[in-house]
Amino acid sequence: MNEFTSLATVKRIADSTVRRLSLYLRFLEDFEQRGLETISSDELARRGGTTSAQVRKDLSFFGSFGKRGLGYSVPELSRRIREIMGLGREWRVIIVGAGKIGAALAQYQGFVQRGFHIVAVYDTAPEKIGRSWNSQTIRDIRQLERDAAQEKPDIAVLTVPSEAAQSMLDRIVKAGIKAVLNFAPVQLQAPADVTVKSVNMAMELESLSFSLTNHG
Amino acid sequence: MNEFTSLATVKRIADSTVRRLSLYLRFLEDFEQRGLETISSDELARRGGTTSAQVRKDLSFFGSFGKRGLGYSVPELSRRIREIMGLGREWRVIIVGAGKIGAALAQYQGFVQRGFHIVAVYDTAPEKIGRSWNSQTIRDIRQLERDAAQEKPDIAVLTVPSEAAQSMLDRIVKAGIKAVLNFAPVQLQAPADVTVKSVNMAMELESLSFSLTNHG
DNA sequence: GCTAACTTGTGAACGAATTCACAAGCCTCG
DNA sequence: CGAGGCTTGTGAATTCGTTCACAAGTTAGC
Repeated sequence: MNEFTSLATVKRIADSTVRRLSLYLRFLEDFEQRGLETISSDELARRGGTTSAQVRKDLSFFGSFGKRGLGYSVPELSRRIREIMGLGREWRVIIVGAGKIGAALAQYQGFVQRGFHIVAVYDTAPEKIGRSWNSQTIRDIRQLERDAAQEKPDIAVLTVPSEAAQSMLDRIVKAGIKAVLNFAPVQLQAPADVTVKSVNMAMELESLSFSLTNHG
Repeated sequence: MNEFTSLATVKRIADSTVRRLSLYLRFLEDFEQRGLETISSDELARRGGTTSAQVRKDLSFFGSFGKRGLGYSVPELSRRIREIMGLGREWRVIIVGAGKIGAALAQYQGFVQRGFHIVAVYDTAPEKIGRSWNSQTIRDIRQLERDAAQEKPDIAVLTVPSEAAQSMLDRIVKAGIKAVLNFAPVQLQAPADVTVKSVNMAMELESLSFSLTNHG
């Protein structure tokens, strides 16, 4: 495998690897801002709570970006990871469900900084529709399909109540969106070509309960 | 391994197993409400997007709760999992950081239903301190140590900006809290006897970006 | 009470992810 | 320019988690 290896030729990458890349990128951007030139796999590992072998293995799936004896060039590695992760472009994000969590997300600056632009917010409640919300007007969910055909959003963030989550996901899928971030504490079913990631706070809290109970 | 096996004697349980238990419990409670008596590992698996062997293996780490030829008693399995997960009691939760996410969490009813009671909310901003917030008055963060000594919270939910997260975690640890749910998009360092779970939305979005870019 | 149909519980086999360990390459200094 | 000190990249070994496959137990029907 060399630096020209294209991803299409590469076997399935583990989710854990992708998540760590995202983590490394955050450190690299931090180092970049502080003007550091190079970084070793060992330093990256220390920051990320992993091992240097793990860091090198993770990167090796995509090419070889370092210099033996020296380490990695901070700006270059940073650029390469952004490229691998598809962060070189802007992603069009819609938020479905204008509740508390939706509100918190819509106002979160971290998204825009990373190239995730919120292009629309939807809800079903008549009293919410039309209200302005952090430079977005809340739209009627009935517009979803029509809007999607035109505006071609890439990612949907699903922040509706559990009961509504599956049926709303079905609509999102039908509208042609291939990536969904779900905040409802339910297990969702979607076709194989649609990626669904879930953030389940209840599950995290219960994991904490488990570890407290069993001497974590 | 029999039904009296205590957890202390059991080897380390995989995080993935614990998370699935939490998932199974949700289905069981659903079945319980609908008055179903028994459930098979196969049905549980179908709901959870896994296999029946996985379900049985997960449960087998803690004992044997089913009846061959019949399946599991819904109320019993439900009770056993709650017991395993430590959900038989109430957990005292504090929220550190009264921003948008903190607000969304404080008002989220799902927590209370599962026995996670918010006993205090803290912030540093003078204009927020003293304000009332969903039956809680926002307290000065300087009270944290004193309050913790008295009120003995079990879990801290950390919803402060990234820059402040590590130093706030250090205070939480010093205050004797052994479980933390972190929402800041940074990797935190904590002693081994403190469990830290992180919810990192930026990372999830970047995983979606990766899968969209690489034909997920 | 015997047979047929089911479903659990669990060792064994398998597969995936992590860690080890070291050859190969790079830099510095004398 | 050669030696010494670093650090990468990667097969091999290991560890960890999942899936297989089947004996053993349960129920229902006849």
